[in-house]
Amino acid sequence: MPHNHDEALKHVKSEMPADELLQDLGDLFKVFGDTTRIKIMYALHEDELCVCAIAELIGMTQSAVSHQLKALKNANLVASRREGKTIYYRLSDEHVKSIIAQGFEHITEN
Amino acid sequence: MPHNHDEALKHVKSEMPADELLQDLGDLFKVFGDTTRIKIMYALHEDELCVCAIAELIGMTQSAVSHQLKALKNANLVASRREGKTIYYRLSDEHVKSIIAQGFEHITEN
DNA sequence: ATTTCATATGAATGATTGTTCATATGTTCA
DNA sequence: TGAACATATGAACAATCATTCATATGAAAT
Repeated sequence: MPHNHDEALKHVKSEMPADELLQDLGDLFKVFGDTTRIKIMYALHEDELCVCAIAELIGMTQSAVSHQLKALKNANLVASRREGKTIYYRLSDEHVKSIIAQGFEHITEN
Repeated sequence: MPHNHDEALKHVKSEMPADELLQDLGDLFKVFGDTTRIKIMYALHEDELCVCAIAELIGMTQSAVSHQLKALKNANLVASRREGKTIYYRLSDEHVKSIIAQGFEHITEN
């Protein structure tokens, strides 16, 4: 007969967050899981930039950048403000920076 | 004529990490960007567990869990040790916990 | 040795996703 | 009002990826 893990799981089970929350967490990290979006976030690390500046910096089309900015905005990772024809994007909070910083540490330490 | 962002980009450009590093960073977060793997990491948050215990806990097949554990191991997010037939997995370092914690904060604060 | 249990792995499939292209929206200026 | 610029968006296509199924490896026990 297969072995039993009721004991081992009893505690862990009670500490598991709700499925919906774990799903949201996965969805959040999915947004970080793309080089283009990482580049965009890095570009906004110090200061806001307009869409076409971002596009020029990372060497992608305006359309591609715009699509990705939308994904970042949906995840509340960037915010924007309009100034005439131009729209400036910035990081929306400090979590972005600390998540990236932790990831950076991880890959540079191994 | 389109507007110019040489000034705005001059500083940012010099601060951008190498492309390869940004790629690695995206690849790392890609591993976090899946509910099954998030569940696995959460399950290992406090203590090591064997593969079949994880499978039972999160309600997935042994095969699926094994595949995902491999992805986690490739990214150095989990480590394993063998004890007879059983293989126990654990989180490999503190970055895992802090990255998840930061993500958690982000989604619960908005 | 062979059976049983624990885990790993390869191939296949269905679903998700990033980019491109064409075009739409919104703003300014003449 | 119309032209030019900045950005957004929808559809389509290619590529990536998670799960399943079947099977392989590895270890213990009888």
